[in-house]
Amino acid sequence: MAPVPSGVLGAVDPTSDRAVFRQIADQLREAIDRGRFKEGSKLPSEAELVEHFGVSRMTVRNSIGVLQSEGLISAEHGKGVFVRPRPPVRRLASDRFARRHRDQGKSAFIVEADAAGSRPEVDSLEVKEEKPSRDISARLGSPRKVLARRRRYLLDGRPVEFAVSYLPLDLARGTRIAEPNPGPGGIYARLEEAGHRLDHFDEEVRARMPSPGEAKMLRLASGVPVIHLVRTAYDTEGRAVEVCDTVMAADAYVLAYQLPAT
Amino acid sequence: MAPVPSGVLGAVDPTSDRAVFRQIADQLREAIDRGRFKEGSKLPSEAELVEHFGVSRMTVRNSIGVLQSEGLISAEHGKGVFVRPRPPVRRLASDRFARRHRDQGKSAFIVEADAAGSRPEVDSLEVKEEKPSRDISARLGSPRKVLARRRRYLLDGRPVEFAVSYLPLDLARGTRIAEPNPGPGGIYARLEEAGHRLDHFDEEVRARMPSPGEAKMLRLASGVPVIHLVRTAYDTEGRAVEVCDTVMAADAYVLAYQLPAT
DNA sequence: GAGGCATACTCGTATAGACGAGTGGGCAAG
DNA sequence: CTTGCCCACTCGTCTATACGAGTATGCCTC
Repeated sequence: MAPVPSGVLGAVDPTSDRAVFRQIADQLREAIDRGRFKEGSKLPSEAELVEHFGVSRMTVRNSIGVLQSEGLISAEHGKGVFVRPRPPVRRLASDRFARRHRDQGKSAFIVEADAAGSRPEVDSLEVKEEKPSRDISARLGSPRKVLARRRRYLLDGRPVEFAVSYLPLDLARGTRIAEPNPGPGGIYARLEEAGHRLDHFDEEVRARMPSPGEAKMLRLASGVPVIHLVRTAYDTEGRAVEVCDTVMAADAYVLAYQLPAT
Repeated sequence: MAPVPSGVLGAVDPTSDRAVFRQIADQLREAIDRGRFKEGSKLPSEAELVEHFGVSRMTVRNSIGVLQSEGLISAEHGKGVFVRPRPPVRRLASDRFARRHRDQGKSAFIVEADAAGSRPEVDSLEVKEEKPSRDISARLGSPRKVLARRRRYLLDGRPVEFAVSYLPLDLARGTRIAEPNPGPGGIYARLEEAGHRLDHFDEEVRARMPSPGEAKMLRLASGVPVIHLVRTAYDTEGRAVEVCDTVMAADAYVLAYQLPAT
């Protein structure tokens, strides 16, 4: 068994006020912050840490759990514990739905990812009519049924976002919006073609820990929150024509907005 | 020892593929979701769950740890484990910095909280000159020194937000901006009085788990992420006149933005 | 050389036991 | 009645042990 690299980790004080597993977590955290353990590199194994600190394995695992829930490290069964690499971040600009970006043949996600040098994918495509939840219904002006478009976005094979668009059925039925591929410019282009000129979008941003289902769908390591974004699109007559409910891996995104000072 | 309320929790299958502690976590999660355990109410104690499921205490604690890191429950030493109440949420509208909101004598935070029926407080006031970090420096156009204004916001005694404003020293020195209380309308009003008419703000929004320091400062339960918001204020000449770096308890906020469709 | 297997190392799950420390209620002494 | 103590109950920390399961490596066989 390889020893812990000397000088990187010190000793613990069992008589200290601070719990031993917290002291170990502190030392590992500091070593990571200082770059003693680099991004993506392997930490000493549990057995090595047990040896080094002279504590039981559960104590070591406890300290590892602390850092996992902080999102600093992630354990991989059979391989080891690694410093979590910071994934490339996708920046969402506040003008991303501007009309001038809708001319292209490809969706905004694809265009943007290509430009950033990432390999984009979209899967889990499902388009179906359903009864809206109370919340969605209220946002859309209480339609009896809605068209729901579900899809998952991936970058370089990693799922980063899961989104569901809801549209009142009378706007969507019989148009390309009700088909898996809505065509160039996406559903917003189709809505405008149908005479629903878009006026503005309202976005609500929340952050929270993922449900187990969300964690699975986005393959999230523990300690990674999600950004929950609900966007409502309004046409020039003030009618809500679409609600998009999106859950994003928080470590893959930064949202950018511009606010007026007037 | 009180038994677990009958019918709420079933049994576990030790031969199942799914780990026992996950099965227990699943059952507790479902019971909470279904409202069998209400917000703020006490879950069965560890000892009771040990008895009910016929497993060891560490297994029960493990399952409790799962739900804690999901933000669903929080344990209180000596009292029990409780369903985490969802605190009242503060909504930040995208027009919150509009000029018309700066007429009042009180700060936006105070006015808003009063209107919502909460008791607002501001503490940790610190105003001092310092050398900017590389990031802040870049955003402000590389000033040698900046004025930093630190403060923490509380609602009904609960800390919800910690913010630091940075301003180039030449804009702030010798004005009320350099004093703890910048006067009615806040520092933006003072900047405009000094001839720096504000044009717009850029906001960057991220979500992540808190550092230990942040968790302490905001008294965050485990499983509560933070929203990290960096706002840059620009005057009509395009100069960055302030950067505000804010860390918010994610369970206390929802951010609202309006995006143009043009 | 290629394939497959054994093995060592990794983390995951679970048990049993012990003591510490925070909380709150009840009881006894004043 | 009030005060203060004790105790029961709660979660927190830690040890020691065992076995399971995923991964990688190297050797052995073909």
